[in-house]
Amino acid sequence: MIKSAYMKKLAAQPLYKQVIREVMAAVEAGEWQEDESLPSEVELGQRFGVSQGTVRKALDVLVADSILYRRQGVGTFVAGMSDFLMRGRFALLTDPKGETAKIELLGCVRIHAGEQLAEILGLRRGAALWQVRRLLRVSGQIVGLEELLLPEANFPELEMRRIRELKGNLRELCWRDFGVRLQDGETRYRAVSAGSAEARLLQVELNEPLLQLVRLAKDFSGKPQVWSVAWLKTEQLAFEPSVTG
Amino acid sequence: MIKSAYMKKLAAQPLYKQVIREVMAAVEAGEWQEDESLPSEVELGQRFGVSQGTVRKALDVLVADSILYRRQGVGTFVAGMSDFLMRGRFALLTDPKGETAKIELLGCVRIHAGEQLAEILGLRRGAALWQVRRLLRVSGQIVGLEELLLPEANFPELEMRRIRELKGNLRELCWRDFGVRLQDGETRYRAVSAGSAEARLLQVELNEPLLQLVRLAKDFSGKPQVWSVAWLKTEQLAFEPSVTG
DNA sequence: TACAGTCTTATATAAGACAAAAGATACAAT
DNA sequence: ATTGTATCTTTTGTCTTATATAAGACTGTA
Repeated sequence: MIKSAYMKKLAAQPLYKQVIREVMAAVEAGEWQEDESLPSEVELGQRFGVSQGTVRKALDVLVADSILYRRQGVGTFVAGMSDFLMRGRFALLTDPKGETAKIELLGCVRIHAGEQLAEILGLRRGAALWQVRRLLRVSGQIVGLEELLLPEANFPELEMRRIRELKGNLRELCWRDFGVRLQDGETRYRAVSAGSAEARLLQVELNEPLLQLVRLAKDFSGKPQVWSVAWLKTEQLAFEPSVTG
Repeated sequence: MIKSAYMKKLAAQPLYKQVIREVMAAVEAGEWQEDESLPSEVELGQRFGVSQGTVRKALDVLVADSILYRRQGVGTFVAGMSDFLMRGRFALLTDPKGETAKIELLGCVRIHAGEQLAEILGLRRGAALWQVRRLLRVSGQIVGLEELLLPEANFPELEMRRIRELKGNLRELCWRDFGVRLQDGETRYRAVSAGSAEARLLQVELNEPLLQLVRLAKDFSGKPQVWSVAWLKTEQLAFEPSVTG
């Protein structure tokens, strides 16, 4: 990290942003496990050559992104469950006891991009893509279905084996194995009817309404890298709202 | 220094949280108009008797809530359009040209809380509620339907007239006319089938999938104040994702 | 054992010094 | 008159230091 005024000038980025990147890289490299505490803010400050307050400002961002969480007087911890779908303000995929979703691989095949998909991912028509399909379970119950599309050019050695080893954190895999560091994109929420394939895989009735999440994840240069779509069973509420009259 | 539970109880909130409340109150009181700049952080610091950094920390929160926005070297401004549905990360209700939704009042009637609704709002069973129903339009097209439920006890003079005058900012009305200052609650996203009432009002087919947003807004003491449910037509995407095979 | 103090270590808050960005102003060159 | 440029002022942005608060571990005592 930055140790001198000269280096600082070269860096051309605020210190706390550099700290964000360093900490993020360390998290993605698995330096600390889920729910394991990071070094204290003071220690991290020493490590990066900045003050506690600067480390704190960096961690603020990662906490807001729910990549980390904090407990006053105790420490700062790596938040569990940081896959695409789970990340962020999304509370649907945890059951009442707070259990996190388990991911089950359904398949990984090589396909060719149609016109629209090619445009979305910034590729030429017919470019090779990996299509990964996974099932999400909470407490054993199927809650959702996820489909990922990744350009083969950027993920050359993607194989079932690597995906199978993946515990759920696609970001980490992308970074460690392919050198692709992903940002989150905006997620669009939609309501759709279950088609025959969705109904079969999710074990619901045909045309049952499903919550659909559509997301395009880009790398830090802004280039699209992963197109992901998820279908989620609608959660039950204690009180089912409806319009009367 | 004597430390006792009594002293602790007396101990004030952190300064920056007090500043948040002061600034929020001023915004809601209309001290500055939309897109009008607030006094500088230094001036606000003098006004509240705190440092610029403390004011800044307070404004950080309001900026994160998109109640304010900032431009370096220029100033801090009041953000427009802060109704429940529009607030936050929710991009569904703006059309491609960025037009904001218009709200059309459908009705406002007095009902009695059922058991579950009473529990949600922290009231006794049968307590009087105002039920407000509104239609959301973008570029004239119907895009959604919203139902609000407010305890009559907290909104004693609620009338059609006042609601009709409302341009869309329920928070401001609650504060100005009823002295109720609202926080946003968590929004739950669900997919539901259109019932007969929803289908008629939204002019869609029966059982068409709709995106449902369910939210409980509380005041700053944590007491539930507004239960809101919205049904939104699903937006069309250029590329309609589906699972094949 | 139960309980109350105290120590240690962590995050949380606050203030102040300084940097960077964006306009505004002044003024010279054309 | 207009254009360009340097500089001044105001505003937000960054960073450090000092101190407060919270949580758990430890310790002595009834």
